[in-house]
Amino acid sequence: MAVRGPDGVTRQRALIEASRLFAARGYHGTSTRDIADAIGVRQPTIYRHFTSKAEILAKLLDADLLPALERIRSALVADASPAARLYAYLLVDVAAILRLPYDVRGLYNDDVLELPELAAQAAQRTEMHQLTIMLVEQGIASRELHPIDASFAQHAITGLLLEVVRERGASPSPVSEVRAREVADFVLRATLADPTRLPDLQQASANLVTQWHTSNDVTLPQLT
Amino acid sequence: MAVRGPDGVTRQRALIEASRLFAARGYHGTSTRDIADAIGVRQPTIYRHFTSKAEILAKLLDADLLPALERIRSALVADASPAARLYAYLLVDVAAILRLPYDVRGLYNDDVLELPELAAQAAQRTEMHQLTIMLVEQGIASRELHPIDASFAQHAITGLLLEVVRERGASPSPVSEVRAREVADFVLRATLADPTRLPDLQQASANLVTQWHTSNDVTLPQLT
DNA sequence: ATTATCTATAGATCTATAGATAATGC
DNA sequence: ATTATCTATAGATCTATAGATAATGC
Repeated sequence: MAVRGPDGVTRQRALIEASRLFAARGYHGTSTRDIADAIGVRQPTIYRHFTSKAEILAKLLDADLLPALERIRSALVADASPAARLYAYLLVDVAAILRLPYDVRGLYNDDVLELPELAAQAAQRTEMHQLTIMLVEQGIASRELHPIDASFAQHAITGLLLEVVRERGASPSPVSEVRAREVADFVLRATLADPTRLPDLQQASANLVTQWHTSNDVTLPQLT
Repeated sequence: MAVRGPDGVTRQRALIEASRLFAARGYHGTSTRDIADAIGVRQPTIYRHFTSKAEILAKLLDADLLPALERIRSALVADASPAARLYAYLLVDVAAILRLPYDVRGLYNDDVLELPELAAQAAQRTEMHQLTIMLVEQGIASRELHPIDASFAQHAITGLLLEVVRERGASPSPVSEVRAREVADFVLRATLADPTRLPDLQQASANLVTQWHTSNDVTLPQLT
């Protein structure tokens, strides 16, 4: 007993297994003992790596939200038309979600984001939503998009992304170009003033996506 | 103390308050004492009305799922084109969700549907999804809809409906024609082979919706 | 007479801390 | 010498049952 893993490994494994347990049984339905059992240590060992159970959840949320915020910020200022930036953003975001090393299905429930210990993460999520609304509003202002309710569009996008998360399940899936494109096509067909422009957007966004991949502006999610 | 309410009232109030607590803190984060406190009785009194905590959740899910299943079944066999039936279904479904007497936000998390006591409800939900896929496939077969992946379309619809639920929040909102139409328009713009047909569908679906309202086939959600 | 409520409580958790022990790093 | 692990445990829950009491229905 008391075999020590290399530095940081127990912590990483705890985060990954916690994310799966939170997805399967919920944050409140998962005990620190469950997490410890899943990685083969005793329950109090968890507290050597995290000050509380809520901190585990906070770290998981940060690992997802902070890169997502960077992606939407990049999309707001990139050099292309608003609709092309929205399209590229959706492609990149879905790809990033499919690649996440842990299971995010349990992280975005209301019950969890209302914990007082997670106020910072709740604020980040609110900011995400506001930036998404801004991107849609840019598209409406440029007349590329229908004059739909931008807040409704944000909800629709959020709902689609959460479903991608749910469908993906526990493990990172081989990044499916297909799924990313389905989401981006679905949203832009529904919102474009002139849906026949879709092929143009696919073209314009391809450049953006490669730009983002080669720059460091848009980072891949990492556990910290 | 020990004031007895009229028949069934404590039970109804328990269901409503439980739904709010489940939404705010999650099923596992809500204790039977929390529910009892919310309705002003002592904790064991809950067990006069329900055999277990899981049964409360089961009743709430049934009250939402059973009418929803009837709605999608009606949509599958109604007398109109598949796209018109899909459009009408979305209108009616969103309206029903907005009218629900309780808070459904906490009911459809994975952690909750995986409880062994809720196997029946999980199966109902699976059936809902399959019937939704069938409706979309009818639309594709009739060439009204793009040949998209029907399973992806089902996920998109599910994601949108869940966002409507989240946005609505705890209390029944005055039924917003607007929101229902936004959802239906969004889905059909994204899926129609020829989006210019949207006004036709709005017309055709209006008849269906009034038919459903006057028949007893499509019941409104009720707590049992 | 029936049944909804109450008080009391058993037994099983669950989070987090205290302090001992064993493994690693210098 | 430091630090990751362990054992042990305090104190606070939480679900559900047993049995007493009070309100309603006939």
